[in-house]
Amino acid sequence: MADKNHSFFEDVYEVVKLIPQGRVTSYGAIANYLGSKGSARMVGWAMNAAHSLSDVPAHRVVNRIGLLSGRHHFKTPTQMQDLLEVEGIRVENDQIVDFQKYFWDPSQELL
DNA sequence: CAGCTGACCCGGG
DNA sequence: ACCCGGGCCAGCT
Repeated sequence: MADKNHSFFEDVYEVVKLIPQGRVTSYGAIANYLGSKGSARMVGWAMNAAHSLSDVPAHRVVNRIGLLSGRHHFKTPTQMQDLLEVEGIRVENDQIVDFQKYFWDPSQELL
């Protein structure tokens, strides 16, 4: 990770790729894991750039309260919700049901 | 070239 | 308990 060949964006992608199916995490959790706690916004920006990469499941990244804040950036506004529901995660009114239950913290579970 | 914005988060009043 | 302001940093106007 200290490798300069890997940019902050690349590191974000690596973490997002490791999110298990049927689990979700938050922008802040990723930023915190990478050591840039205050750079949660950049994680969002990274997702925007990652949108072209099929390897990066951006739909598994939501904000700290489990709200689908980035749904408008997908091809269709319902794409993000659909993908999550396919993985067994219920979404009501752009809010993940039982968010804590599905939350996956990289610094906690990824060691 | 300078300033604003944003798929955010935390702490203070 | 709610509301507000500051910080973060790349990209765009």
